[in-house]
Amino acid sequence: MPELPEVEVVRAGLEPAVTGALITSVDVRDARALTRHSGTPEHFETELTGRRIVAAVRRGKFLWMPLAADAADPSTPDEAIVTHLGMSGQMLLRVPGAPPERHERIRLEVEHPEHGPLSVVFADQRTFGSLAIDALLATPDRAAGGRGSALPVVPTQVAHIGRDPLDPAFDAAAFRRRLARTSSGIKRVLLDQTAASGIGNIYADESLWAARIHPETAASTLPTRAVNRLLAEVQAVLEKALAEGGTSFDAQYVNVNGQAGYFAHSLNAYGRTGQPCPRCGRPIVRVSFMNRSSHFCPRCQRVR
DNA sequence: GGAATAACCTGGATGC
DNA sequence: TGCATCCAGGTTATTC
Repeated sequence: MPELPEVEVVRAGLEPAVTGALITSVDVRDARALTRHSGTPEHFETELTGRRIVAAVRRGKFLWMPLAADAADPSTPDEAIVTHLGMSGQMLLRVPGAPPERHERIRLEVEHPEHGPLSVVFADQRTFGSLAIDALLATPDRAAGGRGSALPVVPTQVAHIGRDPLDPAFDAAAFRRRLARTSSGIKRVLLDQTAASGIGNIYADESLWAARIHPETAASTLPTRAVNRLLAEVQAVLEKALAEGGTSFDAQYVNVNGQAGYFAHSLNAYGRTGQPCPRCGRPIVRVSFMNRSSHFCPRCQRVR
């Protein structure tokens, strides 16, 4: 499932292909891919045609492509195409005229000043992902909105999302304060994108395993040392997954060229129910949690 | 206002 | 072989 590393791989793949590109046409093939867009599919198509993309930016699991207010001046974006991949969304780069992808929802035809014409395809099996045109707002801390652009702006739909742990402007002290005042289990807080973004079920399980913390430990009971260890493990897990191209279990996550990542081979807890813990040998257990699953080692990760 | 839960959705896996 | 059911999970609206 696309979490921070997977979305970052997609962003990095899109960046050289779309930065500076002019959108020449838009084809919305399935309106369900516009659930975050306030207008009609026709509005989406006509509003984007003729606009110039100035960057590919990411915060957490959100990806956006800022659009120049004036096609001749890329320094002043006022809106962006906001993308969330949901559970199965893909952003693919194809040559113009390429046959439709399975589950293709939206196709943008762009003209890049150096690379020429290109198709940017949004495909999504489970239709939890979506695209939208959204206004850009100034960031409250005046830091860059996300990775991929130095501009201190963020789409309105992303403004409520906290910075991710790999963001240079991530406020670790604020994250510690957030944990200190909530009685919820630590995994629930990790999945709350307003506390810290980019962490989903896979990397929450992996980070908690690495930090030896039980997922249901009340966040407020964690000592500062444990929170610092957890943050360090979150960052390490995300960095390692990013270096390995993300986690792919099936065809649900691929990069812009349709290739899978390798981090699934490095998982220690997630999806390893019944297999020995790599640290102590005790079988990894799976429990139901928030309509999904938690995987942990009952010996290494004990409830405090 | 904080916390917990349900709903949305599709296709592969599993069981009968 | 075919059908029914379960399961995966990110976000958000709703409920408590």
